[in-house]
Amino acid sequence: MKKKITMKEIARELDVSISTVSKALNNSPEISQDTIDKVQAFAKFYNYKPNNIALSLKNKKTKNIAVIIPEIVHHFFTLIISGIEQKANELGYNVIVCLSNESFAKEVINLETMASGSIDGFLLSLSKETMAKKDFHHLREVINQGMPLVMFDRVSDEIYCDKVIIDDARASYNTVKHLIYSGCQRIALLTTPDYVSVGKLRTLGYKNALKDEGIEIDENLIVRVETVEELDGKVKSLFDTEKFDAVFGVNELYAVVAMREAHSRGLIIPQEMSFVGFSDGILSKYAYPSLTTVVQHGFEMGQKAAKMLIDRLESDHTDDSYKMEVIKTSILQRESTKPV
Amino acid sequence: MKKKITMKEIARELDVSISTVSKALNNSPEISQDTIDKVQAFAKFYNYKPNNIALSLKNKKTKNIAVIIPEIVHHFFTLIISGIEQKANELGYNVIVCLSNESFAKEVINLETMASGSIDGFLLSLSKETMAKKDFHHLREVINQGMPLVMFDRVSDEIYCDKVIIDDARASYNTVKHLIYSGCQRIALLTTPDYVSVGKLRTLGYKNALKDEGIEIDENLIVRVETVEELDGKVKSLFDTEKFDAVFGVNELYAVVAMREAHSRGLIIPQEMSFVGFSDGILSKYAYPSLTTVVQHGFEMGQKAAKMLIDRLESDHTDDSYKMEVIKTSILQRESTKPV
DNA sequence: TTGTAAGCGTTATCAC
DNA sequence: GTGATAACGCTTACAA
Repeated sequence: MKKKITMKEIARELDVSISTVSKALNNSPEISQDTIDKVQAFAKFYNYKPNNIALSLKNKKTKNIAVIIPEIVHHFFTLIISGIEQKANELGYNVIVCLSNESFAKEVINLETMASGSIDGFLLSLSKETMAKKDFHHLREVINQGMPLVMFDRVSDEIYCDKVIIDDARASYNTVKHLIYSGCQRIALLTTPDYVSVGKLRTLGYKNALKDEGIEIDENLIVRVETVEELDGKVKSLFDTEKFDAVFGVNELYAVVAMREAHSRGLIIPQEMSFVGFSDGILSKYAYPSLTTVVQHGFEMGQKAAKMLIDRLESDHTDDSYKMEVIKTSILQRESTKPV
Repeated sequence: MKKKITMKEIARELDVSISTVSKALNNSPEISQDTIDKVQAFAKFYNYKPNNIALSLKNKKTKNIAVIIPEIVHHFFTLIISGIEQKANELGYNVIVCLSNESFAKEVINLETMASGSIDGFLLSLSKETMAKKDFHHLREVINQGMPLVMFDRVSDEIYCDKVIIDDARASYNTVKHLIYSGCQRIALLTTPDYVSVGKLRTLGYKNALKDEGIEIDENLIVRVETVEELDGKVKSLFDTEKFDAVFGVNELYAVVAMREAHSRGLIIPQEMSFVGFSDGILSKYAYPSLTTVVQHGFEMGQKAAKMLIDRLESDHTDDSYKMEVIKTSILQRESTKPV
């Protein structure tokens, strides 16, 4: 078992000083070619690798960034992480993933432990609990310490920082119009409580589209689902009590569950009822019939967010204006809706 | 913007030495209660947090562990990560997630960059390419450096280290028997090429079950799928050319895609054809009809693996015997198979 | 061309 | 009870 070797050892073995070794390894012009060769050969032979921790301490930068997300068992977040990872690696950074599990407390802990030197900056999507509480002191704190923060997807206006979002209201608006143009008139909405920023915006887009098309908004058709546990029940009671010809879910799960319910009630899709979901994931793709969805381009979102953070990390002048990037969405027409 | 404060600053402000501050913060009995109170109050007020990097350098341990997985956009891996994260956090460790994207080269790079001080140990599931190449020098190298490695799910006999696996052969064996007892006779298998260890074992279990039940193995019913791209085509041609009454997929995607094909050919499920998949994810749960699957308990696998690694990190005596933990699977009977 | 020394933030040893 | 000093592994003025 050959332990990791340090500059100190190289110096001792080669009978030169540590700084000579350091310079030689960095090809400093100060050092003679002879010494450089000797040192580098030795280093290579013993598979010398500089110690990242020591470098971090010296340089006051770790080349690590932290991503704090509410949940990882979620296709959209998983795509975002892939995007972040890809871009960060490309730019020489490692990614530390932290899960808040939708908990405010865990989000705070994650932020605090990471902020103590482990990373250079944060990428964060708010937990539900944090959004409900509207308590953002932990975010302000890291920002005040001079640590860059980029928020994505689930963001807050109350925090002044770089952001990457989906244009949820518009995406939703377009989707509902799409349904209307395909011949639907009574469109049910399966959404989240309003404290979830994206749910709120998608609800807004839904309402605006109806308004603009002169369709009256029927609050009975708007179902707010808090947790997956209550999803089935709420969907069933919607089918029991209301009449409608389309369902728009603010995520793919909601739409797919509604579609199953329709299926089991013998409805023909999309002729008798259409379905659209948000966030194109495997569920949508492999549902039967396959689900028309709003594609959110999570991978791109991750890339953009990572790029934004790293740009800020590597620009020296502290720019105090913040950027907000909006990722375009698109509708992927599949089998669950009628062609327009 | 109040920058992070260090012990040095506290010492200067309070007019004591740095070592006094250090001891006071650690409640050393050497220090007078007075000083302790003073220092701690000051530290609290300025929100002092010890710098992790400095601690890592000093203690030669980072309290970070790296997980290297082939893909994150995959429910099973995502569950494993959640389990790892939960357990690691509980035991005071952070998790750095690295994606190999099924590439040998990226796996090597991940290992190398992480091994240079950033982490205390590895959790790894092999990339497909690595399994195909059977080149494990990078793993041997980190092990030789004295860095603990725990492999999970996609493991190799050639590497001597702790492992956590599913008993794939047995799980598969049981599943096929389950199908047979439910009345199926000709069971098609959708599997991976043999270099994917889990695919190979599941194929083995399938064959053994048939043998033990006196059913002849028909190689035409065994379809090996390398990538998702070729999945659809291979499934279609299976349906075109063979007769069978059940499909067993070595993952949920394979099973669901086959089920869709059956659906679109008007087959009645499960009366005319049964379906079972491996790895219970959202696809299985929300498929129509819902898919009977082998539950792999990824979360537990993650927890076990993390626990194993951290146990090794924190035990002083270098135990040179390695543990292999097998996670039990179970069959979750849903709508896609007939009751036994 | 090479070496010395200080410093990054912390802890541990040893003196005072 | 308190403080100097060395050490972790590395870089970088500054000296020699």
